[in-house]
Amino acid sequence: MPAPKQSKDLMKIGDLARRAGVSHRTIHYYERLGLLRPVEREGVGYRYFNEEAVTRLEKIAALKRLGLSLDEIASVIDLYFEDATGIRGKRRVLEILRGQLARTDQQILELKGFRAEVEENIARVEDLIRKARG
Amino acid sequence: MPAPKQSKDLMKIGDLARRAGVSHRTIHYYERLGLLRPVEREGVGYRYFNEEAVTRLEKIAALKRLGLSLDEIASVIDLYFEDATGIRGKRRVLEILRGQLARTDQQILELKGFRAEVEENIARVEDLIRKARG
DNA sequence: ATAAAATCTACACTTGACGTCAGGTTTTTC
DNA sequence: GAAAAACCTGACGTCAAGTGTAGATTTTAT
Repeated sequence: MPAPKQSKDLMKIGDLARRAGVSHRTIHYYERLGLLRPVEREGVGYRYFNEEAVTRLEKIAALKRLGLSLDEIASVIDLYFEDATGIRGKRRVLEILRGQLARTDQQILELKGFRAEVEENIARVEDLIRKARG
Repeated sequence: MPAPKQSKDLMKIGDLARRAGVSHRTIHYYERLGLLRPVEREGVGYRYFNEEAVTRLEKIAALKRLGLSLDEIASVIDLYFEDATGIRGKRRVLEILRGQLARTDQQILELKGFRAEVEENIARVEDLIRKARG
């Protein structure tokens, strides 16, 4: 009788799904895309995840809200969890991060422009209402 | 011999597509979703558009970049081109615009948070490189 | 020890936002 | 007036990001 596997703080897919607020099917899907992998799979069996998987899924959700595709996320997600080893890897990481920074700044700019437009429209409609009423 | 129809500054779908930088199929699709309609269709025939269609398509593209779905766009696009008539319509318009404003502010906030994180990561990696080199 | 719950793989289906293709009509150009 | 170009509709294809379902196995609870 070999010792049971989920030694310390490992959880199965159902718990991870609940904690991260996604379906277990989504987790399977993300695994296939290389976004996430179980810390181990005993035999031909169940996936076991650690705490990192939860924050990883949260990070994925955050990046999605910023408009990155799952493929793009796959290409950067490890930066948040692995220290790049080797100077070459680090330079590559830096490149990617700088690209992300530039895109983010661009997005912020666009949003600010849009915000101004929306405010203008609000003012215009408020004015119309005031005139119709007064 | 009835007078030809495209009297003044009307254009056909091909010209509109070129000017707005989308395909004609996209225009058909948008029409089906109620995002856009030709100013007229003579007989069983061609669609004719006016200048407004160009700016309308540009506005649609801008809203898409902000992450709105075509359905959501359909529900607000008219605000940019029709002056709401009747106080009830205007109040509704105001509601929608205020919702958009709030969402935009939220997005800007998130982006700023994200930006800060990216900068931290850049600093971290730069530090690693410096240490590895020095 | 057995039933219920959780998980596994694999394949099919869905939705949004188009693109492609086929077959037919209309306009434009030579 | 005939060929070429533009346009029409409708059906099907595609890609991303999942969701659903079936049938089998494993784990957990009683």
